[in-house]
Amino acid sequence: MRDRRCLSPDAPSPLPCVPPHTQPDVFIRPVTAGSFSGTRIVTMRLSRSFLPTLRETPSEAQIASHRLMLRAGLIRQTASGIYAWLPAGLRVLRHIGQIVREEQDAIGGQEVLMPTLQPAELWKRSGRYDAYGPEMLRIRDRHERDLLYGPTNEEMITDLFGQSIRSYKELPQVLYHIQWKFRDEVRPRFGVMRGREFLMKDAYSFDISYEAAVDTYRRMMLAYLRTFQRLGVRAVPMVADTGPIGGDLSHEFLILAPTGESGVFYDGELETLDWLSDPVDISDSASLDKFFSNLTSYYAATDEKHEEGAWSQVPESRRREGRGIEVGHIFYFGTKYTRAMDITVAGPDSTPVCPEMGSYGIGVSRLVGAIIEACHDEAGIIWPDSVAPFKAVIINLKTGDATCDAFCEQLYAAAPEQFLYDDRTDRAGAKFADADLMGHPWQLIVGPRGAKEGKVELKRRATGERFELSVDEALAKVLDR
RNA sequence: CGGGCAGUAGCGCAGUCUGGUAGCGCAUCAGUCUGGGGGACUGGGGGUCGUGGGUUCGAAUCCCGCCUGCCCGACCA
Repeated sequence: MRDRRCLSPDAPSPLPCVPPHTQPDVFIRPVTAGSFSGTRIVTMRLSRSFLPTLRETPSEAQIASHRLMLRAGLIRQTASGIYAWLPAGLRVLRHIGQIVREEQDAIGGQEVLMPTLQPAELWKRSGRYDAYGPEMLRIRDRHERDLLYGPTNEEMITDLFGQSIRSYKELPQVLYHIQWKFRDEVRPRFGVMRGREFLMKDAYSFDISYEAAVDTYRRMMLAYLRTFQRLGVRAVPMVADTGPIGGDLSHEFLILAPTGESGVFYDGELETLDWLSDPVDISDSASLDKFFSNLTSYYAATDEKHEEGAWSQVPESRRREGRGIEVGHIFYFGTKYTRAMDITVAGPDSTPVCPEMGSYGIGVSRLVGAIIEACHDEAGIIWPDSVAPFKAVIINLKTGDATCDAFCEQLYAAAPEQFLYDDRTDRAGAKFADADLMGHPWQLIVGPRGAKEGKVELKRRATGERFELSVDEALAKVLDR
């Protein structure tokens, strides 16, 4: 009770409170199955949960993903381009974050967490404080110190790196974090796809030479391909503008969707490649080179980099043309920041060397919208299994019926953390409509007739297939995926 | 930042032109009947009409300012 400064959100605080978004996204809290005596277990029973679905579309939402995210109770808008994430939406965000994390770790990435607020001084050192423009949200604290809400973290990570790394022997380093960013977009739109505040994974690499940086870049390329495949979407890497550096070391990853902001042209073969079972030895340069050469032999470019000559070489039946949503961007930029900020390590001959850097972003919150753009129908969202907020919804068609209730409880107890239990007393139609809207991969439908015979009806959201199964069979099918 | 549109109940909207007791559908609450694709009936609750000023006996409605949001374009993960 002595110091409640940061415990009472409304009280004027003598010290600035920690912005809520600097709290790490890393905790997935296991919910205990038991309950305290006398209290009710509140987990994901729909009758007790905060998953407010909307029957009608709020007038501000135009495109499918924005409409569906509001209707399915994933988000609520707080201000233009700024959203609160509700329980179901937050689960998706975490599932995406977790897959991203695993694939970054798999190529030797180390997770850190840098703050959202940064001192202006850091950006003055790189020269970007003046260069960045009005997209940067500038803040002044009570001591009249200039701060900014970070739109990206190159300066900060470079400074952090320079403080501790002294020798080429400590390279390479790949550091990443998943953190909220802010860019004061002139015109936020499309819900979370073009928000001002957004959750992003950004990774930064440090290498001793150009050759080593290229290997790192290629490893990251592979990690991205695997990440997007695991997320259940096809994000195609396209040659992107490299700016003043030149070379072929910048790629944007785009998900094909009619509402995309860029025009895209690519070889359809790219959609058939399987990166999860392709054995690439990421510790071997030659192996990485083979992988990269193979990948880049297929044509893929946004309209900005499109070349009719090369495009005409792609067999006509394989040409894919449309619009794409950018969900990732990888970039090699050499010594731009290490040089500007005078960060060096000792090289093999003991002379100081500015490390070669790259940065690699994935728009985590944007992906939620982008995935929905790619995965929905008239009735609602169709979540890929890997990111769905819940593996399945248990639909009790007759809440209050002893047999149905007991049956549903039995199902729910099998995986209370992965299931949503619709125990509301609403009519079947309303429950079906909400289930389709929220897009759970599976629906476990329990009605009086089936329950008596020990059968549950399993519906696959994506295909509409239905199966009459025993409890064990149904659980095996749902949980094995 | 230019151009356009809009703020009335939780959501979707009517009412504004022509000033006169603030409405409809859905949602919500109580009850009855229902019970496999947003069911029916009865009865309730909920709005200082974005905001500040002005005109008027009287303003959601007319006039002026401001704020907020959306759409189209130029710019970005």
